[in-house]
Amino acid sequence: MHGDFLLGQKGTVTGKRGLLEDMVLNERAQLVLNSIIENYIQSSEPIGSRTLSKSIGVTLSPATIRNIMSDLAELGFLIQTHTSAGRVPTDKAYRFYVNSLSTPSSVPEQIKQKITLVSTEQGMQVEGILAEAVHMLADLTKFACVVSTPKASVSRLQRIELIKISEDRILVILVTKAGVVRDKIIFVKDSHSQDFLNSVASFLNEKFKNHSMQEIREKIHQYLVDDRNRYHDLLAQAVRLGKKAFELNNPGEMLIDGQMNLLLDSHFHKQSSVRSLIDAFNQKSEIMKILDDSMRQKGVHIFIGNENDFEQLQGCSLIMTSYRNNQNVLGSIGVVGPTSMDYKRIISMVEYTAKILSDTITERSYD
Amino acid sequence: MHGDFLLGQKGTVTGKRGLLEDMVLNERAQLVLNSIIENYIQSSEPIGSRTLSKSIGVTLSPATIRNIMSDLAELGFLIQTHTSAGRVPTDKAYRFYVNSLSTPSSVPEQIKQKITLVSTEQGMQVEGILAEAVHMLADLTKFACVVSTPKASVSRLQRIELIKISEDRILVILVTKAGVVRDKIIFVKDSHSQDFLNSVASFLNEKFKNHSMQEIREKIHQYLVDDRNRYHDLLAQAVRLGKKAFELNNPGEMLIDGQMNLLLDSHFHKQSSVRSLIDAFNQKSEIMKILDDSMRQKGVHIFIGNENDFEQLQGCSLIMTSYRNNQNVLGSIGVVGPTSMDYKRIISMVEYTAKILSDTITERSYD
DNA sequence: TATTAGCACTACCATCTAATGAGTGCTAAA
DNA sequence: TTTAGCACTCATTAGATGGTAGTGCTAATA
Repeated sequence: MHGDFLLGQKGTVTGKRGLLEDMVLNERAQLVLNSIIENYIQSSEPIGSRTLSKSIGVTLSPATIRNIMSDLAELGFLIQTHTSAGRVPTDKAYRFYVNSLSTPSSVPEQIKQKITLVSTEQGMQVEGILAEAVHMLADLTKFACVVSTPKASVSRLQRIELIKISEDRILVILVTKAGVVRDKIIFVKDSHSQDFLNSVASFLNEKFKNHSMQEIREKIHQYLVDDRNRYHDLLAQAVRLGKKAFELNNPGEMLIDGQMNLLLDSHFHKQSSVRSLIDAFNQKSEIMKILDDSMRQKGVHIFIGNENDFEQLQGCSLIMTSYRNNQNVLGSIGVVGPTSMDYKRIISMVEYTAKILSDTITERSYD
Repeated sequence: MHGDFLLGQKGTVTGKRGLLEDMVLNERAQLVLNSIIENYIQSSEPIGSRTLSKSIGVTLSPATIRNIMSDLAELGFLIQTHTSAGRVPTDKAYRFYVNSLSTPSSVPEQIKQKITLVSTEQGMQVEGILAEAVHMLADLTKFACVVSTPKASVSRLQRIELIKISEDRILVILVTKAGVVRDKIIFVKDSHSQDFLNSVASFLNEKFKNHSMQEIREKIHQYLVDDRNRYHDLLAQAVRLGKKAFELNNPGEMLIDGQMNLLLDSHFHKQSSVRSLIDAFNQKSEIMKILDDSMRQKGVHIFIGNENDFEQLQGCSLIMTSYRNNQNVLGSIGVVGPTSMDYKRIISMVEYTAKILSDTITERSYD
């Protein structure tokens, strides 16, 4: 069995066999594997021993490489599409590859300049900035990109306005510290004068400014649980209206851009899983979940193929990271592409874009 | 020459030849042409004389049909993809066909029910309603759909709010009669107190409520042209801020949905013009122009292939119509699909969707 | 005179075949 | 441990072939 020879030991583990997590590929195997992956990322074609023997730096004969490949296949890093075809990396291989990437390659200056352009336009709101960021990222990476809008629950209140629209409708405008303006209409039974609404608004502003939406909802709930008769009319009404106003009725949005890129991508064209991918984007919920996940973590988060146990995303990798203002993590942004994407390049772009996005939003924050 | 026989005369024109516009196809030729078009819309395959002879209602032998077809081809209504292939309708044929559609087929009840669902959700804003409408239309038609957001210039002011964000930034919120809320930030040199902003806002509200944005801009311009020193400080400031606040800096948005449908459509797959179509959507400007055009007209507006002289939309037809509230035409909504789409069906759907959209928005208007 | 049947011809299409070539696995030699 | 050599596999390609759906033309027919 060749397989054994590939495996070096990690740390002080001495046994020749062990759990796979404790195993490390020996240097040459690693070289071959990485070389296969990088070749495949470039060409999207199965890689053969002869091709590799030429492209690889070290002089290794095709036969030797065949042996190594055979072992790597046995360990689950490579598969063949058919008997006499070259090898293709598995998801496991990509994971290995990605983990072994230590220093993320930096974004070339030329690209950086393009990315900087987000912040130029002056009057633009946060949603506009997000849209532009995601559009740009899609344009650069040529894959589909997603960004989640700032979570309402963590954003802090800058100001609330109540505007009488008609006898039974009030327009609520919430301005958050992050610079997001949300508006919605609430329906009321009794008519209120605008003056009264102003009083209510200034009461709410005074009481809740700088608090997160989550906190505000909790406090209001508290008021309601307390005997409400203890309060005078204004307060009671304020609480009543506030409850409606701060109710979280939008579940967090997500902007998508560049879906088309996927359809034109050679990889996806070969696999015909396009249809289900589109469905995945239309449903949104599952991708949203992944975006949420990566919000809770520091740094770039990578999901490879089967790692996200969502059927329709098989064959896809997601590279996600969060963006923030100076106070909070607000949401996340990332790329959805084929598992065979150029991880180095994409990771650096996602990172850099998120950084620029964070800077821009911080600059716009109302503090 | 057979061609002559096909041509009947319109009205009292008696000459055997004349300008093409004055010509009318004789009944049988019309029947054949329409039949070809309808078959082709169904199958996306070139139609042959034998096939047609069977599917057509009247008994006409393939040979006869061949003669007619040959003549129609000569007149520019049909082309062949290659020598021994069936005939395919030209853009000219589609135009003829569309013009001959008198009574638009009504939308089946079953579909109607689906379309009605737009209006259910309560707190939803106009942009949300538009997004839902265009999504639904895309879903029903299986083509790409676009809708333009209400033109700022025609919408009438319901109310303006000025909110101090920081020393040099003011958040402007414009609520229009149509129920659209627009917010933007303006930058000022001198700091103003919120109280002062409130005065300015109530001045502007009093002065400009119910006026269209266009009118407001003109009036403000007038104030500025007049010797500004005649006015007291509040007014001068109000005008100054108002100018910035009402400046039209968003050029009118457009929502797109269902682009993916086009890629999956068999017609577009055969022609490989997909790439340029995508570009057309990304540029937006040209499609926006067409949307604007159809806003200015009553009823459904149809562009077929080469009629829109926009390179990238060759092979596409656009079916557009406007939507409105009880006061103004606000924008337009429509479908972008292959020239060989099922016009009857799509037209009725666009019409019905626009109607429902108009109703829903009217209902929401702040009057 | 308009319509139709008949026939020769065209070009696409699916199917088959054989040749090619890139790739593997195995074995024996270096 | 590495490598050269060889047999074998299988996808891909290029021709070749028959079938099919279509046309145009001509002559017969109603």
